[in-house]
Amino acid sequence: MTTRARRPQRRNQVLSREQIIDTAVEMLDAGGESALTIRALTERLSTGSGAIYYHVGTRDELLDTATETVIGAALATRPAGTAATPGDEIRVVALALFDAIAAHQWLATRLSLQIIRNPVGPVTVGIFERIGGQVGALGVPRASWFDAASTLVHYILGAVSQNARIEGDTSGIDPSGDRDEFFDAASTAWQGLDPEAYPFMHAIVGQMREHDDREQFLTGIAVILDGLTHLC
Amino acid sequence: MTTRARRPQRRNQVLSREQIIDTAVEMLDAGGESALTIRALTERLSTGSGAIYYHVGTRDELLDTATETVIGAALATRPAGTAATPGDEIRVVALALFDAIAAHQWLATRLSLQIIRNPVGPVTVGIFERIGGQVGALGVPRASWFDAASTLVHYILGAVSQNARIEGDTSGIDPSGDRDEFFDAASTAWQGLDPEAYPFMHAIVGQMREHDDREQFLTGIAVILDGLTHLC
DNA sequence: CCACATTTGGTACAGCGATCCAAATTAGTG
DNA sequence: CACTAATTTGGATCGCTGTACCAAATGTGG
Repeated sequence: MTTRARRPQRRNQVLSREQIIDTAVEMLDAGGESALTIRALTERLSTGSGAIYYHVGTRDELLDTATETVIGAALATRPAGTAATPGDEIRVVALALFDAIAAHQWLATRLSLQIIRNPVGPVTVGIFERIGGQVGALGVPRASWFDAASTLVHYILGAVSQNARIEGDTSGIDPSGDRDEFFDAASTAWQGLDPEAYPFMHAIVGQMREHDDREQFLTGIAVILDGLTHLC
Repeated sequence: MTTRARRPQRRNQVLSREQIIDTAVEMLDAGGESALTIRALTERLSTGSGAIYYHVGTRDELLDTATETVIGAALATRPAGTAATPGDEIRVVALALFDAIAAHQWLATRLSLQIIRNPVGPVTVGIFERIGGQVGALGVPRASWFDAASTLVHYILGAVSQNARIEGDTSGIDPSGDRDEFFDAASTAWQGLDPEAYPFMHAIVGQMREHDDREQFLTGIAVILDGLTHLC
């Protein structure tokens, strides 16, 4: 119907899959999952949607690929120095995952999706292999390897996801504030709760204000590693 | 412009907030998060979008409300019998959450979102209060209450989210199959992995096939409860 | 130079959440 | 009972989305 005006010249440098993924990650980091639209992506890359779909498929596949890229990089982290205990290995990977989600908050929900939907994908398998590979050296008997690995993975991914912060507006609480302000606001709000109905929250509101996320995360890992040594 | 033909008579039974939420939960259970569209909801309730927005606000708020409803019900679960140890209390709530997510898989991602975005909401606070309220009776010293509660909550929510199954198509693996088929397919796929690169996955593929989700979940809780007793 | 496969930019379409508003209903007041 | 104000409803509309599709532009091998 419409007379196609065939004007625009091609880009001189061909579009690559990596380039698209990197740009997608940047946009996700900057504005959360809702900021990654195909249209915004095509505009940013000065191309059309056809090229995107040709290289990376649908938006959902692009999100999966972005997740794989970031998680894969985190999983490649190794302890510095020469002699690392299995505990060291686990702590290093766990912290790498922690930092990855801190840097890319959109991972919190995407990671769950990926693990639920694709237990054979590189993300699920990679995490499991990397963490589980240490439990033998920890002294866990072979029959309990799967249980031990599951416990660690569940805790690590749970903690890491729940520590992601502020995608969107945190409904009511100070929006774009940074980490300390966030915890201040949260603990203040906790203090406002009915002490009769929420005695525990009142008991810990002070610790909430002073605590350090990473230290608390490592404490949890220490608790589990300790508990694992008693696995029959 | 268009001459508004004002024909249709009113519904005899007024629309209620609960009715909308219940219907929303049904639709979410049946088809996952993507199945809950405002349009489908209005059609199912034979109403218009105005009524929905009047009663429950935006789609996002409706999802939050649905989450609160389901989680709130799960948190109300109490141990049967008279004398329950703190360990019993924790196991009962944990299993209630486990079953809630098994029955409503869409919760897996929604729960993360809610905890991240709204640390003052009834979901976050409710879970924390319910679980944390037990750690004192467990013998954990007061100074470690927050750490202990965090560890438990992180593990429980992590495990529970990662055990949700099959929203959508599980990419490649048998789609609408039930639980056993799912694990069979997954473990078979794991077996196909390169044994050099994934020695751990090969070592546990047998346990994977035979394991029981709920038992494994409880094993993890036992490990943590054990570890918590050694918290300084 | 040509034929063919690859890669691109852009259009079109169906569907979405949300806003808005006039009409329909109910509740309140005298 | 009548009349008004507040509540509640259904639907039209808007701007935006993902993506299927296509013709043109580019690269490639003979």
